[in-house]
Amino acid sequence: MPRGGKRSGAGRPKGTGKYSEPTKAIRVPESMVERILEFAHSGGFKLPLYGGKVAAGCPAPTDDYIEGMLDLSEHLIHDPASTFFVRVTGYSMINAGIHPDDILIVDRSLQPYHGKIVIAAVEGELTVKRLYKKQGQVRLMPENDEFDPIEIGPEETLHIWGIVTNVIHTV
Amino acid sequence: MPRGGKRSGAGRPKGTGKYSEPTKAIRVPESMVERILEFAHSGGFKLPLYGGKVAAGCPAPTDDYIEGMLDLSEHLIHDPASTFFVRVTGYSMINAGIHPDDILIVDRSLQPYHGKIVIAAVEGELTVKRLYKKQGQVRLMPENDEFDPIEIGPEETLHIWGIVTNVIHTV
DNA sequence: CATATTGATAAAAGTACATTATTCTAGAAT
DNA sequence: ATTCTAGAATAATGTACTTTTATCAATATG
Repeated sequence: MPRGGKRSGAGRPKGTGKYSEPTKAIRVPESMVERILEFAHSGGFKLPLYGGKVAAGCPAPTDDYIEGMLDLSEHLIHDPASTFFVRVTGYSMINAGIHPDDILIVDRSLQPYHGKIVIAAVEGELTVKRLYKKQGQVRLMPENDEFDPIEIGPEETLHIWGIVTNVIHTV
Repeated sequence: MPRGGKRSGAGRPKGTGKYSEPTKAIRVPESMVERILEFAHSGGFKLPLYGGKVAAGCPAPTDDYIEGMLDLSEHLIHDPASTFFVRVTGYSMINAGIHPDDILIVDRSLQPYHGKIVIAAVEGELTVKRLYKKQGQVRLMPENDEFDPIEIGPEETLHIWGIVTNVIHTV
C-alpha cells in the first residue's frame, strides 16, 4: 500500500557531497587524474602549520593550535614563470646557512641589489654568492672564511640568473 | 557535386590537443576549478632544477643544463596525511641551520631514533631539538652552546610529535 | 505514542553525446 | 600536371543527461 504524497522539504541536502560545495566537470590529462583528485580532496596540498604554543602535555597535533593551512608551492613561489630551483654544491656560503645539496628557490624577476644573495654564472659554473655593489665595485662575496671574494672587473660582465629567496635544507 | 570517397589516413591526429595526450572529464569543487586548470596546464607546478654546470658565460637559464623538473610538494612531502609544518621560534638549534621563523617540514610517521631532530611538546611549547637516546637516558639536545639539554626523567613522558625532514629558510 | 518502512525529492557524481577543431585526400578546376 | 577545395575522417572538448546517493516526511505498524 502506498505511503506516498507530497514531500516538501525532502531531498538530499546541499553540501553533503565529498567537497561540501557544488562541483563542476572539467577535462584534464589522463596521466594527472590521480594527482588532481588528491589535490582537490586535500584542498590544494594544504597542510597544517603549527606555531609555538600548545597545551602542556599535548601528545599529538591538535587543531586548536594550528596557525593556518599552508601550500608550499603557493607560499614559496610567487611567480612560477620567473622561478627556478638550483642544487647547491660546495661550502662557500655555509655561514649563510646554505649547505651542499640544499635546494635554492630563485626568482629572476627580482632586482640584484647590493647585499642580496644571487645565483650567477661564472666560468661555466653556477655559483651562489652575496652580491657586493658599492662605489662602482662589483664582487661576489662568499660567506666562508676559506673562500675569497670574486672581483668583477669593469671589462667583465656578470651574468646574474636570479635572486635566492629561500633555502631548502634536508636534515 | 560530390567529391566523396574513402579518406583513409584522414582525421585529426592524436596528441594535437592542449595537453598532447588523452583527457578525462572529472568533477572538482567549483572554487578550485581555476587553480586546477592552471595546475593541469603547467604540468603540476613543476619548475626546472639546475645543477652546478652551465656553459661559460651563459647569461640566462637554458634547458641544456636542467637536472630535472621539480614539484616542491611532491619532492618534500611523502605522505600528506602524516606531514605538517612548524614555524620556528628561538635560537636553540641555530648550529643545525634552524633559524627563527624558518618553517620545518615534520613527518610523524617516522621513528624517533637517537640523533634525529624532533618536534616535541614540552611544558606547553613546541620545541625542536636533537633527540639523545642512549643507555636508558633520554634528552632533548639544543645545538647552541647558550642553551642547556632538557633531561627527560624516568617518570616523565616525552610527547614527540614528529621527525623534522626539511628546513625552509627565507634569506 | 514511538518506531520502522518506503516513496518522494533533490543534490552529487559520472559518463555519453553532441559539438568543435584539425588534418587529410579524392576529385574538380585550371 | 598542378593547384585548389569541399567534404570525409577523427581527436579534443565541453556540457547535458543519466545514474547514484543521501535525506526527508507521510504513513503504516506495533
